[in-house]
Amino acid sequence: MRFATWNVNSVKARLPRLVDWLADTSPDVVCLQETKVAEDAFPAKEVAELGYDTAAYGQGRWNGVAVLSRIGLDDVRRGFPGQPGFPDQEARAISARCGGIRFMSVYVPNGRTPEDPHYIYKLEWLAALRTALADDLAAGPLVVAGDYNVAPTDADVWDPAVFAGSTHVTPPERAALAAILEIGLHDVPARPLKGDRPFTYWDYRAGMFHQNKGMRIDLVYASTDVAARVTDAVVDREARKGKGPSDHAPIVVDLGD
DNA sequence: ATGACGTACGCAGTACGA
Repeated sequence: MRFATWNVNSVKARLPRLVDWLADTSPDVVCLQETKVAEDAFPAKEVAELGYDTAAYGQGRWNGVAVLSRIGLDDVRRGFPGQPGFPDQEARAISARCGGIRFMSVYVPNGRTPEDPHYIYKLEWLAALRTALADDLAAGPLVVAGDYNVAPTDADVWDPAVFAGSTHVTPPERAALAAILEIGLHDVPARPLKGDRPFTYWDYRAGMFHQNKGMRIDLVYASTDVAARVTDAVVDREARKGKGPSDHAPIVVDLGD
């Protein structure tokens, strides 16, 4: 089985690239984030032509997540029990069972700045996610993939000095990720196709991608049984190249039997 | 550098992102 996660930064704007990427990469399951469309506006017909069923959760202009699968898709859940809002619940998590594994696509709140109420929301959101995932883990194989908006270590940003005092690197955010792993999930490390670190995000501005000034903020967390099946995991930086890319690259994971 | 670039909304300029 091959699965992937990708923050597409608008599925409408990225549709031509998404379709080409699906055809070239041929994943069985895909977790998408920042689709930025309501559920009924998701291009489900276009991906169905490539054999994918869609489960989408959207609210229009902001956020939006989806799971695509060509190996079956059932028991769809939009959001998770106890998911905090800001103040209303946002479309930041969706899960479905595909090929015997529950896949959750997550788009963790950004946090904006450590002084902003959105930062507290981010921490509360991650704590509530941990609680919900403990129940999901007890129910069977689990993959939680997406844009966590946290760089787990200083090595996961191109220059820690640049991010001092910013969100994405603070100890409470990193502790929230560690707490999620403590319930029995495993960080699936992806290898970079170029450079020494598996960055998944590069700002559009100032030639950051060209200079490989990136961040590792998109992550794949997997239950023990799934993690043991991983044969390869890569950051597909090719998808970040060229005209009209997302600012995030996909992570592609291969599982053996 | 209150910057850059890109997206949505909507038709100018604002909000947001990490």
